[in-house]
Amino acid sequence: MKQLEVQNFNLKYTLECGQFFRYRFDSYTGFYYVQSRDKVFKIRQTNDSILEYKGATEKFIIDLLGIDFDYNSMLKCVTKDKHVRRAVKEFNGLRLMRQDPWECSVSYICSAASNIPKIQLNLELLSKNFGNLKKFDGKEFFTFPKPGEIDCYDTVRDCKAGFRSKYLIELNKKDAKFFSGLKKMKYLDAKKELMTIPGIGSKVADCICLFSLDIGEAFPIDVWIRRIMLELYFGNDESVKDKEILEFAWKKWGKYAGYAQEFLYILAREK
DNA sequence: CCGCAGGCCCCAC
DNA sequence: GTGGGGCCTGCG
Repeated sequence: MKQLEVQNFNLKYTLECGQFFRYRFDSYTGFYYVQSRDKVFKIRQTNDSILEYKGATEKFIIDLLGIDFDYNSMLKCVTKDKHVRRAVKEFNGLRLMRQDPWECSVSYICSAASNIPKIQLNLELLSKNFGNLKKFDGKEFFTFPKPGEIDCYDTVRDCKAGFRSKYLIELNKKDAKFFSGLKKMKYLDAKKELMTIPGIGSKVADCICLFSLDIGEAFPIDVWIRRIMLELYFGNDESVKDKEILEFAWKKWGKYAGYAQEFLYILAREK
């Protein structure tokens, strides 16, 4: 077992806030089994500053969990707002992860009109059907398929993807180059490019930008965020358009809008 | 007067 | 959530 010292990091908030789906918690040992790409490792937080892990390199974990992100600069910006400050007080240590863009795109296409347990099921079934068996710590896991490998419509249907199946088949036609290319693009270019794919609209594109492309100004607006933004900043005026909310967020939080979004999101969800 | 871009609503998927 | 059809508006 290896150890890693951290500050301003909370494993539970980071894994369970809704940005990421491929983890299972073992309540007996307190370990989370985390999967990304073809990797699987286990990790737990023993106190505020210590992570114990096995199965991956320190570098991989630091990158995936966003541990090397300059958290204090972000906090300095977003806590100027009293509502975000309140959320930070309660959920300090929540980090944005750096997921694989392809895997993240599959996840968020599955997220349309769905819920977390269902998305987790979809991803597990896709891995089981198109990925490879991988044993770790005496348990069975399946690696995530690569672009091009989710290539059978009927099988995708069997993964309970429903009407999203045809979108996944279309997404699967993009190659690894496409996804690495996205990482080099500016926010609006990446978002526009993503939105050419069927099944990816404004919200899903922003999720992919924020959770896998290191684009901090992305601000995904779902019903929860819309509701709390209207309540906190627009006097509950239902006529306000999402575009207006977006511009407000960019003006207020700039490149940290995505972090502000995450904090407001958990605030909205806990009510 | 007509044709089309753009916004909005609605509902199947 | 997204896409696409229907419908209305504004402008050339």
